[in-house]
Amino acid sequence: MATQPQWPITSSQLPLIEPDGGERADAARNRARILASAAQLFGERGADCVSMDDVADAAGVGKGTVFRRFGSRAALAQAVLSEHERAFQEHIIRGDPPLGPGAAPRERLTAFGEGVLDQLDRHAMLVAAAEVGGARFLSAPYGVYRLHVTLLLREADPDCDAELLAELLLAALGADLFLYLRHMRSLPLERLKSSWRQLVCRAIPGAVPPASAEPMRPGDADKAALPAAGEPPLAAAGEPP
Amino acid sequence: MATQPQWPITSSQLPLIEPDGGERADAARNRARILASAAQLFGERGADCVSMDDVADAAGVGKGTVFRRFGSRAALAQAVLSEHERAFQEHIIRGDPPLGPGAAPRERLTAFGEGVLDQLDRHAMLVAAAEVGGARFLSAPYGVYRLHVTLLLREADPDCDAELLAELLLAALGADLFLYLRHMRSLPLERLKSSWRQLVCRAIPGAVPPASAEPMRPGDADKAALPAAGEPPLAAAGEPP
DNA sequence: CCGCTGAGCGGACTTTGGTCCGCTTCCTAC
DNA sequence: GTAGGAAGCGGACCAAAGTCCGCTCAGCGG
Repeated sequence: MATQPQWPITSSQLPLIEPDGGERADAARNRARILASAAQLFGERGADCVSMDDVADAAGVGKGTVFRRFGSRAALAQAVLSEHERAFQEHIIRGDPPLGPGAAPRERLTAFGEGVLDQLDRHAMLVAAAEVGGARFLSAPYGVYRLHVTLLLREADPDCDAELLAELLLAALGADLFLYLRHMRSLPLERLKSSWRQLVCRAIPGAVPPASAEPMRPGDADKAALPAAGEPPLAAAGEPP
Repeated sequence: MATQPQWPITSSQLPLIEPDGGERADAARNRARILASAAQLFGERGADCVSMDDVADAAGVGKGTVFRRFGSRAALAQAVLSEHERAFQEHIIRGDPPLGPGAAPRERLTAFGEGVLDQLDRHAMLVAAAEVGGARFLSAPYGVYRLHVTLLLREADPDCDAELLAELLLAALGADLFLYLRHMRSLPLERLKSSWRQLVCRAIPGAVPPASAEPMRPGDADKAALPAAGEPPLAAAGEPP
């Protein structure tokens, strides 16, 4: 809190967690130990009851080592999450239709959001720790999400400002909001998913209405082609022409 | 970071800033001094180059006093902002049409978002300081926004999940996202407003297409009267009968 | 005017994220 | 095998948010 008053992120920009091929043996060993200890501690105590000193002690290294390897608490949390993250991205890019390629943009976007919400339901506190300040927007996962959503939006409506619309929609999937709605307001996950579906239905100007003049109303859109809106996030679906 | 792993907000829930009628004279004086010093320091140095000690020193009181009066850094920031906030809320509730009552829900929502973006453009760093952790969702201003947007959405479409849709839309007006887009990505304010307009146009099912079979929904009765979607944020508009 | 008392004060203290720098250890070149 | 150098280590150190507790004094009752 003594640097330039620009953007509230103090530590090194984008610490990135890339394995870094030419890494000394002891360094690699320490990285692994830290990661393992962090994952365990976060898992058993909850992310915000674990200090960086705890992690360092558990890993049997100095605190300096933790910070040299990961740069910040947020980056460490990201690293711990990266395993799940990788799997999710794999689904998005190469998975089966509703989530992966093959389905219509609207269905893909719906499934994407539900997938993110599922992940949040499991790791929300950790994700929140990874997104503190503005770290979210600089993270690798967010970059992937941004691109994915942008492309879907552009595909659905080439005339819209897809880049920005993507950011605005992604804001609805932030960990802080999720934590608040899910834990403080105690809303069921299904209701959050449902509201995401509603938002997506509005954001993507529904499929062509069969033969009527109805210019699409949110609730009843996606039905024609797809059965429900997104109950089975991993079920395959046909692709509209 | 040593309390229960519930919801990442450590300090007293909702410190609230109510003047508290039965307040001792010296206490009131100190509150005012702290507020004035904080406003000045935040203004001239930028919110995140000002520590609580700085504020305490500038106000000529002990740090303990600052925390007893305001509870947390976030709450102090909220208090400093409350002046602007009050004015804005006044506009929303009793102001002229596009922002205030009288216009159609979609236009009001558009104007509302643009108003928030204008405020962010002036005080984004302070707002970000006021919204750290999950503080945003517990703040009084957010409560007002939530209610306002919920009512507008419900009016426009009684069948939607207005409460949640409101939260999702408000996420797009968060200070962190704004700071990122505006300062790190250097996007012009006007583009952010424009994308908000797009989002709102999608969120609130458009006006009646001129002469088609739209089954007529309560929300869009007044559309015919109002022209575009929301280009003129502060221009007065006629009130539908 | 005086004395009482609890609201209020303030600064020392704790915690924690993050930095720094002198020492250690791994790797390579010979 | 060995020497040199740099990558890496770790813990002392720093800054800042937030807590605590003994002292003070504003305001009231007499």
